[in-house]
Amino acid sequence: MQESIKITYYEDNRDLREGITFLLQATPGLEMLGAFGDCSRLSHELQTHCPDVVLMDIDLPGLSGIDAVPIVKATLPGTQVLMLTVFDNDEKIFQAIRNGASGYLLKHTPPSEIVSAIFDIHRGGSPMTANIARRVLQFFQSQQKVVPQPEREDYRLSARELDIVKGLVNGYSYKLIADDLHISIDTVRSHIRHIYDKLQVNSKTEAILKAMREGLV
Amino acid sequence: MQESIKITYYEDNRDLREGITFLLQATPGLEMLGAFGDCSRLSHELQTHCPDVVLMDIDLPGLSGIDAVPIVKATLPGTQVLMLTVFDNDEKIFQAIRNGASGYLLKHTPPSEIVSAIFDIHRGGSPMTANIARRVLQFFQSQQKVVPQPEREDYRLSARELDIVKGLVNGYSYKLIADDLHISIDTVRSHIRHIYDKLQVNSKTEAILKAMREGLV
DNA sequence: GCAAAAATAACATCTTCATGCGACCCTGCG
DNA sequence: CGCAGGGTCGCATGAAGATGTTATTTTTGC
Repeated sequence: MQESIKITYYEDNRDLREGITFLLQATPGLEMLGAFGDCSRLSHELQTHCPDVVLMDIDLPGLSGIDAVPIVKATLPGTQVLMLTVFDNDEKIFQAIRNGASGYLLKHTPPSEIVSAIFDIHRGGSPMTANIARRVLQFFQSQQKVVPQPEREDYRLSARELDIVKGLVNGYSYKLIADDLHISIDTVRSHIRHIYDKLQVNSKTEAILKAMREGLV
Repeated sequence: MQESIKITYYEDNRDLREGITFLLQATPGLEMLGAFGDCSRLSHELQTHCPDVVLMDIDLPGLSGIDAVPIVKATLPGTQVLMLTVFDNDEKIFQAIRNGASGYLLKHTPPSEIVSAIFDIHRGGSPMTANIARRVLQFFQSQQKVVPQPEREDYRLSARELDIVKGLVNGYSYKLIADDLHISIDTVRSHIRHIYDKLQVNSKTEAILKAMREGLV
């Protein structure tokens, strides 16, 4: 059989802390190594206990739970952090995730689900309250939409013209582009004309901006 | 009491389709409106049935389930799409989510969980297989890291200099910037000099590229 | 294989940009 | 008060870019 999942827990509310601790201690397969009211000795506790999973509240005195996450991940990269908090605003959620949390539960989650979430996170899952999961996906969607949205046209630039555009976007002068591609500066000029025609612009700057915005490079 | 959740289902494997259909039909609170082997009549079926939840396989003949998602969301924006598929590669997952799917289950998910996922997604949750959830979060983390990473320096550009930079990034010529800001072209030149000094560049192009990359605008 | 498109190149001319130098006004600060 | 820094402006010169015209050689599509 496999070892118990080792857990430490950070929560400033004493009643809640003791309640959850009691619950987890009573659960086979879980091993509660310590529960603390703040993160003042976080590093030390991490090194002493080497927990598999850290339960983390957000609103802690001193170092907040969100700021504690990167410390956990830096000290013990394999340790999973499960946020357990009352905050369900986007900012807190996303910041915790950015910082490396692998799960996010609200405190009203029933005890049985907290227990299964710990097993889940240890198995490689990412337990989240229903609402949280939805908001993460929505953020995901909104992030991604901006990129493929501008139905980018096909300006039918030739391969060589694209080389030139790349040079422009690198900030090169005509001379540098010419040297780079081993062609004469007049050839560069010639390509540039065609590019301007195709992109419907009439200056280097506009061409660069358009190329960048349309993702031609 | 509230109404049953109306469901349509797209899955090309007949046995699986009929199995799931049977399961869902037998579940109180769920109402199976139709199960189809492909999306050839998707729009019509959406308008006819107005489902609350659409279960969608990915590997369908003709239109793929991933491409079907945006159609569902465009036709019935309030309808939730739950992917139910064997594919667990990042590309497919992220594309489905980008397209608007609100949940993603692998086919090996036990039937009871599929049922609870449907209730979950209808309540505003986002049911995901453990692994999928983790990968979404990881993608989230990796995405976010790139943005605040380039510790952008403070180039101490004055307000006026920033106006000029904005003009440059808009693709304006000196003359246009001058007109825009109601100053002389020589003043623009003068500002440009200072900007070049501060940004450590020596051409319009470099200044624009640097300003864009460093997020000065 | 021929016509169209792409790639190469030259030369001229005008515009825009880069840069050096100097100047004046105003505001905040020691 | 005087001085630094920001904002304004002018002039001059050389470099870089934009544009018109023309032309040769390859590549490519039908």
